[in-house]
Amino acid sequence: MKFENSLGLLEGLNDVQKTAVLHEEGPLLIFAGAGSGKTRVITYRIAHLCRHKNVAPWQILAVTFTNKAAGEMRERLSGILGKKSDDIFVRTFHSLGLYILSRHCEQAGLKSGFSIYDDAAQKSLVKAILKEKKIDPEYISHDAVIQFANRMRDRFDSGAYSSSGHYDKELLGLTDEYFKKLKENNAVDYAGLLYESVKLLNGYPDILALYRNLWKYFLIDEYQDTNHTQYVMGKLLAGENNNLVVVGDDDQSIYSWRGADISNILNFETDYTDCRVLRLEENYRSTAPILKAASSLIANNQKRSKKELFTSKHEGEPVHYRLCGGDLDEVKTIVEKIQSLNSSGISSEDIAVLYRTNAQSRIFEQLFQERGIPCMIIGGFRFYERAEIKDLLAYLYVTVNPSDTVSLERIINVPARGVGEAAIGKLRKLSQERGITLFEAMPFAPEIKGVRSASKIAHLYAMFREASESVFSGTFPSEIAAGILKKSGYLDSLKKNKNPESISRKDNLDEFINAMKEYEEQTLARGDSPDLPGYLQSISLFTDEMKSQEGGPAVSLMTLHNAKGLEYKVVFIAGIEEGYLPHKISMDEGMLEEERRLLYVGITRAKEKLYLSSSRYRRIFGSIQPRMASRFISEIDPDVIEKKEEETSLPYRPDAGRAVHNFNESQRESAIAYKTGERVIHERYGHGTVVTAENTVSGQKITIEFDEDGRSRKFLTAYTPLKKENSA
DNA sequence: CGGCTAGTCATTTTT
DNA sequence: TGACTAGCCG
Repeated sequence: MKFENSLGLLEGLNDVQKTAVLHEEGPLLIFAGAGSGKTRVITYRIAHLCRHKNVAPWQILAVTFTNKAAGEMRERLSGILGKKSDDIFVRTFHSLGLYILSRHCEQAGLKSGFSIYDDAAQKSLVKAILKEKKIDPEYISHDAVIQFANRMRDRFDSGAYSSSGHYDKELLGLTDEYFKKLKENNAVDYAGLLYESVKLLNGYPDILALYRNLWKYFLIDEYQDTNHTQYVMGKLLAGENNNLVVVGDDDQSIYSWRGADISNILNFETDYTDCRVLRLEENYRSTAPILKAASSLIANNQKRSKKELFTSKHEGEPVHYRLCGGDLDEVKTIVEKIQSLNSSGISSEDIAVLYRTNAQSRIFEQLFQERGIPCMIIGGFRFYERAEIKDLLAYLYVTVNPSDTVSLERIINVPARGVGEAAIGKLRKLSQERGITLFEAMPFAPEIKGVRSASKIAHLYAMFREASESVFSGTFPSEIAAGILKKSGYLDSLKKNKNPESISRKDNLDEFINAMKEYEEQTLARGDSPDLPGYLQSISLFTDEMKSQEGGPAVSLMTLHNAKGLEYKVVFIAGIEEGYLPHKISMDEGMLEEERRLLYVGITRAKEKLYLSSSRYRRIFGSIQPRMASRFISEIDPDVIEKKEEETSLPYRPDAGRAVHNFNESQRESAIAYKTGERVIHERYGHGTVVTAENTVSGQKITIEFDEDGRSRKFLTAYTPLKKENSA
């Protein structure tokens, strides 16, 4: 990367790319097909502005959709510009919203240190409202309220709703209540980050002017996935000088369910009148067969601006398609293929497995683990979604934002301190009577009759008071967190339970505290002093994926949505069946095209080898169901695809329950088998006797009755520190 | 109030 | 299949 410094920026670019890089003033729309060197063009253009046009880095604002994309762009920029690139403002839309909101929070009706509610917090607040209002969840579900509240703000037109019917009226009332409660809690949810910040820019010309003067050059990536609120944000910030560059590809629009409006990109030309339009149509990523497969598939979409990607690469093996017997066969085939690719010299980090739904990742994870192939699940179960991390975060949120009742209610009885639903109810009632927050009501708990845990509540209150004072006195966030874990009794309660889960929870908390220390060091290195509110904001939108355990090269597993913007030498797409792709809820005319685009996105991630597959039978909700290959498979040009069909493997008779004999047979050989009646030693529980033993998909599952306490516990032998008594 | 059990219900996709 | 919940009992 270093030599990019000495090379001219235009070297090796095609004519369209050059034009895009050299574009200086005015609106520009770049239709950037998959693999057309989009990131390169974007970063080079920014570099060109900085180097040759005397634009200061801090005058440039670049907005992306995911943290990952933002991180990648920063990295590329620093590869070209070096340290200078640090000042370029590269953010996701949501973090841009947060940045603006936190700087003018009073005008937005928020106090500093406001909380950010993720989906789970949003859900629990809505649920609480429904319960309080005694709404039958059968009549109005919390999902309906959430959907409504989000859609409303995605469109930036809360006033435009006619509440004609009963249902709509009630829905509207509930969303209003939800917004009110958010304010009371001094909190913003994800949709609110966008909506409130745009409302702010819209309503305060002086604030808007501030940012217009700051950011003279504005770039939005993945423009096809912007919703209306984001569109308005772009329009406002671009201002009169209109130095707005948007990049996107209507064929890769896959977020309409989140309010994305494809017409933002399709109407850009008419919307920004003196706009220039460029089309990047040469693909540098994929081999010809892969590209042909992709274009033949997407050609079936009606609603799209016609374009055809081309490549100068002509060689390349065909796209492989395999119709497998059952889902386990499919996974096995893929894993074995990966092993053979590995031994032919292709590193795991160049390989990705893609699927439609998160739930599909599990069987892959299992088999990868069994075979000892390192893998990482991108976007699936995130570190910050773990219960213990969320608990600690809730403690920290209450510390800086005592109005945050959602967080307070989350941890008021975690660890268990005898504060049940009844006690909380009484406390809540008192807070309502006196017009104070739940937090402020805590010290009055001893005055309420029948609250036995009053002293504990008062004690917790004192702990929070002490913690918030230490925030002011400049105590480091990591110290505050460590103090809370200790004084709240959280650590003690984990230590009491010696099960493996508690140990891993403790480890996660340690890791979290370490990350805080890292943040503190970095902040200090920049010459700032770290504080808790700042820390919470910096991580609130950051969702780290689980790290590969070994740290070495690992196969990436992710949903098709998560794969956008990435590329791999080898790509597997699994479960291409009716019901998944298209997904069963997206079968109707309107949504079918988006499903097709989703597969298109997946296919175009592949550089050299592409393996598609589906299964004849699949276990869904525990029962085995027959499946059909996706219609999309037959839409791919037969000239570039090589199809193989497997026999239905016998174990998968429809409705045959759990008859997976041959699989278990192969397992039995690999694992150390324990027999019923056998004496064993467990690392933690000591001596015991095996009372049951059965073979499952994830290995041998045994029940041991322990001498020490006479209790029986169940284990998977593969994950248990266990040995036979006589082998010791 | 808290821990356990049995029964229910679920899976799009993400910031 | 397995995660979550309501409801029961200690």
